[in-house]
Amino acid sequence: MKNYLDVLKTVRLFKGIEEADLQPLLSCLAAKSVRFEKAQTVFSSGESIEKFGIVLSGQVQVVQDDYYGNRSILGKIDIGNLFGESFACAEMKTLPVSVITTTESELLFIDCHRLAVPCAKACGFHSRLIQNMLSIVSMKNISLTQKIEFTSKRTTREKLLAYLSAEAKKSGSSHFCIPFNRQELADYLSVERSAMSAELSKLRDDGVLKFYKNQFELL
Amino acid sequence: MKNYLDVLKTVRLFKGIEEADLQPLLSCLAAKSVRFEKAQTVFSSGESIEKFGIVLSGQVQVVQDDYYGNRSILGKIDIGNLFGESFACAEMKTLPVSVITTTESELLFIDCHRLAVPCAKACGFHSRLIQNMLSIVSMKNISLTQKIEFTSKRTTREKLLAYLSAEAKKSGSSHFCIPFNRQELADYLSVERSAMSAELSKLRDDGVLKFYKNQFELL
DNA sequence: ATAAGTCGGTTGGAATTCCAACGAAAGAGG
DNA sequence: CCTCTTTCGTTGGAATTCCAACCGACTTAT
Repeated sequence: MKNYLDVLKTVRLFKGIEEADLQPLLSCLAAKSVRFEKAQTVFSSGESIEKFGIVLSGQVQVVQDDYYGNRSILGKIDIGNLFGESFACAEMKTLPVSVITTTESELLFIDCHRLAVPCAKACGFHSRLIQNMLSIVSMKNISLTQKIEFTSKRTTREKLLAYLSAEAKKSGSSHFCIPFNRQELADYLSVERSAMSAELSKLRDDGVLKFYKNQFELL
Repeated sequence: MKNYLDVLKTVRLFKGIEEADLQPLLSCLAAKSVRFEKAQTVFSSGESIEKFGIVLSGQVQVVQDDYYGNRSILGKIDIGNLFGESFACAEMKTLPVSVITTTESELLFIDCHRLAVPCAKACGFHSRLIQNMLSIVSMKNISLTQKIEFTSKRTTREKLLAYLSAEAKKSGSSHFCIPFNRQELADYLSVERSAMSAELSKLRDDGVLKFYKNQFELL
């Protein structure tokens, strides 16, 4: 079995931890690696989880089935990323989503409580791990809140202006690039691509902004 | 100065901690209480914060100023609740929001790093505190994600069905109560109250659901 | 009892968005 | 050079939402 060191050192949860310390750390955390076939269920909605996962190879999907049984994909988790950490940390009694593999995958599981409780050997990584985990969940929190601020605006125009002015403010300049193409931006803001495109043109005609591809300038 | 014990024991961050242990815990965390006048700035956008706050008395607002200087209120934080914890835990370099008092307020500040790092006295509350903090941020995370799932639907009808079917699933029954009145539900789903009301009636006429006040039943 | 306020449903026209389709521009690959 | 693909702007009619206003049922205060 591979030890996936090359993957582990890119995982945000382990940021600031020396490569040589990773293996002892994992055994201290009682981390367990499990191989899954394609299209297997990793977590099933309704159950209660104490462990979260890290994708060492392959890919998993977080899916949700509604009241009528319609399944929708909430997200895809690629190599090096975490899944289920919010549910495990929040100590939910019943998981509202399922996690399934889309390909053959190697997944690493870590118990949430092991993170918080200092280990018997009093190893020095715990506070770093805790800070990393808090940071990961908090940053997700901030970006979700921001997205809601944009999408809760009433019109496409307002959503665009809210998003673009936030990007301008973040970059500290009226001239900035956005990390989306038009379709992705439309999906992010929950609007129609064509309607958004039209609105961008109108904003340009109104003298509110200029743009070329994904470069924008607020006037 | 009051010690606000009655408030502190209701704070989610301190859940599971004995009342008698609160004072030593706070000194261990180097928590500092500060009194603010009405309409004072607690955190200012652009700065970097390591501490988050707990409202012991009064109320604060989280506000955001956009590129054009328009201020919008992101939320009000009442007695016993936390503010700034996501930003402090995420170690943001520049705060995107400001926090201001709406009334004269007593605020308790706690350094985020003190939570993660075991104290010199090796007091036994840290792991509990850490779990509580992780739980608080994670639960916020989950509810934000869920709200986005609802609001990102295209039509009012779909938003309603997504929300209501989630409530039905959560309650484990086709008959359930919702914690909103019509206006609050409309605000939560980012739709017009009257349009939503009309759509609810249409759903009833279509035989999809029944409702009386805030009691609903999916058919 | 009356008045005032709140809450929720209804309605109609204005405004906006959705949808499908098309065309132009740019890039990839043969 | 040509073809295929992707991206993005445009357009027009259908569908939906927004907005303001109104009404009835209930509750609360005077």
